Amino acid sequence: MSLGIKMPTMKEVAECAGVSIKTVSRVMNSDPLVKSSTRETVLGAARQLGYRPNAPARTLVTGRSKIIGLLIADLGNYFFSEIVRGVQNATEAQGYGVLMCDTGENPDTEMRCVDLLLSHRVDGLILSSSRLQDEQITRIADAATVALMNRFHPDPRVLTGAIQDEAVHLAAEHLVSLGHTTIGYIGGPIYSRAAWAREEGCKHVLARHGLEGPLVASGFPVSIEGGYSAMNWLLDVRPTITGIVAYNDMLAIGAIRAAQARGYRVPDDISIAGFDDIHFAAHVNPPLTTVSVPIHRMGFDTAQLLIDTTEANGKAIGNRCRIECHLVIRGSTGPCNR
Amino acid sequence: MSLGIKMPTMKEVAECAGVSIKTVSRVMNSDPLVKSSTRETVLGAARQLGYRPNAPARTLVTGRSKIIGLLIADLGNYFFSEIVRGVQNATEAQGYGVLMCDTGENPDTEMRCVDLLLSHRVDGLILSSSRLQDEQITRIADAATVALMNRFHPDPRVLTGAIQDEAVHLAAEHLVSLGHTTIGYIGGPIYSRAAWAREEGCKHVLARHGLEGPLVASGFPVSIEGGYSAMNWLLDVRPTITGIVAYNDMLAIGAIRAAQARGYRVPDDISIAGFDDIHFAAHVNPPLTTVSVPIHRMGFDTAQLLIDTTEANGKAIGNRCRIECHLVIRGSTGPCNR
DNA sequence: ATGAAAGCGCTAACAT
DNA sequence: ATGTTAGCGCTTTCAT
Repeated sequence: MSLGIKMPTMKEVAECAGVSIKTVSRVMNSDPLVKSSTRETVLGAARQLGYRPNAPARTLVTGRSKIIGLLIADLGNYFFSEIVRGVQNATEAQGYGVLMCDTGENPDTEMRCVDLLLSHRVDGLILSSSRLQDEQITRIADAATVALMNRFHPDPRVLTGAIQDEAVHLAAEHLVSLGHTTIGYIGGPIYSRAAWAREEGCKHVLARHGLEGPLVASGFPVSIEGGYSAMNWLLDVRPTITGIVAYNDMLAIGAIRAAQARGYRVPDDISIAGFDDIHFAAHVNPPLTTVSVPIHRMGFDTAQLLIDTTEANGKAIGNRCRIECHLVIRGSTGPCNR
Repeated sequence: MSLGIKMPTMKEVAECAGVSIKTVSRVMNSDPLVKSSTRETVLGAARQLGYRPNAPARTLVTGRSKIIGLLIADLGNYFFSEIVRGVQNATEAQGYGVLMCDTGENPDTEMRCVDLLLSHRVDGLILSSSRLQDEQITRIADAATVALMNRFHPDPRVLTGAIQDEAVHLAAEHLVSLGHTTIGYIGGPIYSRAAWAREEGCKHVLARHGLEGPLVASGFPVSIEGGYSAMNWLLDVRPTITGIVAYNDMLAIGAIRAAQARGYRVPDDISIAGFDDIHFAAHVNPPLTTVSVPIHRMGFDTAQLLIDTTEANGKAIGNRCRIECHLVIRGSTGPCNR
């Protein structure tokens, strides 16, 4: 039944090197208490046989897999792939592996993936843009150390990775300071907390300045095409609109194109601001004003915090990490001329 | 020492359900030979205790981990993140997990990652854009089933996932048919086989039409910025150039911007074609003519082939999969006017 | 239809 | 500085 290619074991290495199995184990774990001559012999035997430590066996006895589980909403989105890269870079440096799932924003898939990862006994679990409910997450936290990206959770065991939604106020303040008073907001994925948080953030800014809350276009796909449709909807409903804040850059880029297609000049007639500062933001026409988010760093820091926490084994080392976002003003926003 | 949160075991489930450990095992593996009443009891106990099968323990005895290892060159690149998504979708459907590493195009990192994945006893290994030598790959194939994306390997055990480099001829033929005779090529990552294969493909087309081989700009970073610099270099060296084929869309987009910055009109003065058809290709100005590659499908099919192969356990089921690319003509290429 | 015993490859605790 | 023993949680014979 065993079809996995047969690999040499510690026992075979031990026999080949003429030592006990435990000595091999010591060498493999860089225990300093082995004579360097025996170490050499063992290492030689291991190399000769093509030996590789059996991680699952080790996991079984130590209870630690050195694997981090990562749940991501949509890898096709640059925002998430950058997070993955950040997580990767942090884990790899510590000898950890990343077991990853793309949930496609679907809570059922997400739950199935959590089960899969937990079965593999991941040491920690990073949930980014999770669609699960607080209570479900609490239950997951019973089984593994959990870090949430972009979302807060009341359970103190749950680590809070970077949250950046609040930074949307930078974009909204910017438009207000340029004199815009009729402002629209293009929303993100429906039922997503991040989307909700950003929309609220935008509303608060307008309210603080005594302006009417933004006209909100929501329910559109989070893509360039979705932004295109959303912008058309906004212009149909409120033709006097002059400022747009979008949930992310993709939507903003689509919005720019829709405005241009209807003969509006950006930013002369309409100002549009995005969120994320993805790579292409600087290369569309006009270059996009947006909120720059250190995405890679978000992934890196969160993974680091998670690993530190699992390794600290109870010792408190803080349970959240902060990141700084800033506004990048490019060519898609300008003073209000109407 | 065990800091991994304690999880219930089969033994505990067995005790709770008042059956033997083996019966629990049978239920967990959907063995039809258990009375449905006992099955219900066991399932109930499992749910109540929050039991989850211990995959590492199972791996230890079966020799199969139900994990696929995936090595990727650069997740920040949309091409690769799409491949990952394809692999994900295929594996998830079969109950497999994906253990992933980003190698950053670095052979040393790549080798370290291979060791990590092999330690975890992945059932199969997908190497995309590997920088390793044929012989190193042969040695890896001794330890696990290997599938290569975008590269051929003489060892029949090594699976050949989709190869699309040859499709670059579509872009080159297109420019030639538009009357371009002085053609430049912007190369991909140095020492990469994919880059070499595409450059050769481009050369062959020109040679077949009796044209001089392309002027090649290589060694530039594979990014928009790199394409920008490469294009400036090409225009400095050969101002009469009218057609450009780029290794990928990012480079092509950078090239367009460099040409425009120097006052050339695209496509009136210079035609530029890319490769990949990434999401943004249709949304730059002018929209990019490029070779469309079914990236997601490449990942999906390769993973499928790999899983089928490991599960077939020796039975021959073919060792490569094919994909079709096609040219998408947009606004960045036009007839030669010089 | 269900159970008992052995063992997968490794590390932990205790020798020596 | 090195070896012995037990056992991690599961599946695999082989019984019953």
